[in-house]
Amino acid sequence: MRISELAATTGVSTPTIKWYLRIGLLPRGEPTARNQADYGPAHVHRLRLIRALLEIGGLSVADAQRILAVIDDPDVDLEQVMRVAHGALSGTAGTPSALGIAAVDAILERRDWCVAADSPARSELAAVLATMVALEGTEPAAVPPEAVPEVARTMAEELDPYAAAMDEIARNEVRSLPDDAPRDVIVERMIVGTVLVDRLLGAVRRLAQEHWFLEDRLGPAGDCAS
Amino acid sequence: MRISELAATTGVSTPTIKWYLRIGLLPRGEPTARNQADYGPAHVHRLRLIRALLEIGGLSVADAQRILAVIDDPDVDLEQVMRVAHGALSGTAGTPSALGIAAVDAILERRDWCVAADSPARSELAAVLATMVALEGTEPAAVPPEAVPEVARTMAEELDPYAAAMDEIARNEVRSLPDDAPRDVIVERMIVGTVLVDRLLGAVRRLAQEHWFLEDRLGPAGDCAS
DNA sequence: ATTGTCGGATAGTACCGCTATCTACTACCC
DNA sequence: GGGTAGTAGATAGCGGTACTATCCGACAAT
Repeated sequence: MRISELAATTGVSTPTIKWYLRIGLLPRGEPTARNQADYGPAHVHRLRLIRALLEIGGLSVADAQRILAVIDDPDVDLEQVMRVAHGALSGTAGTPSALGIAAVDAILERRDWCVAADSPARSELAAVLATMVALEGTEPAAVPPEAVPEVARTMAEELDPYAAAMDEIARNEVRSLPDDAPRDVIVERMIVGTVLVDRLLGAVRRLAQEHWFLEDRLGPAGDCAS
Repeated sequence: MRISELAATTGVSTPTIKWYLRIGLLPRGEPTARNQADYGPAHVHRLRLIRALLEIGGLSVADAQRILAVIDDPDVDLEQVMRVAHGALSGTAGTPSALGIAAVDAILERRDWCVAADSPARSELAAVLATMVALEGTEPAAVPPEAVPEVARTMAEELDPYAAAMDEIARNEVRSLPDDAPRDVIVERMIVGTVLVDRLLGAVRRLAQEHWFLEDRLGPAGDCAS
């Protein structure tokens, strides 16, 4: 398969593919002549994965590079794979407030979750919570230090429905990871199950929001009969 | 309050605030002289909301503008508010495949959800599902048309845990919307509850993933005692 | 009166994700 | 074997986005 065929099957333009080759996102094809190379099904699949991460997952090219690098390196263990995937999804949080951090700790404690201290998700959640508190009116920094644990515990209680739902989902996801499959398969399922399912869940939640919102406002009049 | 004070309180640089003023993201202050204007708590709050949408929510400035426009316009009803918020979160999907669309329909039918045909979340979910199918190996376009309903129903079954979890969450969110509060309050809660909670859920899910993954691999050895 | 800050505006910057174009070469069809 | 179309590889450029730097003519504080 030559480059134009690769472009036609995947819907990615030839110059873009060349660019991906140049920056190392896509491995080079097997050269058959000085100006010809052969691409196989693996290239098609890789290209689809790249586009999925960029278009659906909304990742930057740099994040995609990091992810593909750990996919390709057989020495990277699965924990590291998850860490890189999580890092790509968690925005670069700045300086999370003490209240945000305490709230995250309270959630973890309540749920009995064990999570590394420097997990990307931790600081992201702390930042999100601090922002939400700030938008409610109270500056997170203005909460007196002795009141922080109590406030954090209250927040953790309020957020417990979310945590419980994600607990259930994540447990199933981890359980359904194949154990005996080759590394490539497992790693790719982890990436897809992290990055794409993130978008999937968001979209499903918005669908549910729309349904319940309409039902709440229009009454449960016959389903979908507007 | 003058502009530099506003900058100091919110942590946003003065030139950036000026830029937000110019593009209409932030309303202008009350002019007290030809070269002086007065900003109040409302400006601080608005600026915090802007930064939350951009930094935490990851929205573009254009999306933030659209959202703030519907916040400010009292003639826009709440359904429209939700639609704009959902539109900002749903990436610009291209041409969703028939299989993706059918799978979304199957999920909606299974859950008895009623959702507008042109909802942003619909096409996004269709695109996500089609991409996931493609990454599994089968081209969505290659599924024979007569097999589409069956495959879609199977997918809907597999995704039902996700849908059930989001059903529960979204119902609680809609129920907990204050009914008697002034429009501004309700609208802002809807925006925050859509955009920021999206990130919150993602972060919480990643925390849960990390916990269960570690427990799965290291065994349920004493909590957090590594 | 001097110094510093302000509002307002214009122009410029840094980065990101491609895209256009060039050259040297080769496969393929008549 | 001649003509055309396509290919690898590389460099430079483009269009969009989110700011940032700088300037100017007020004004306010001291």
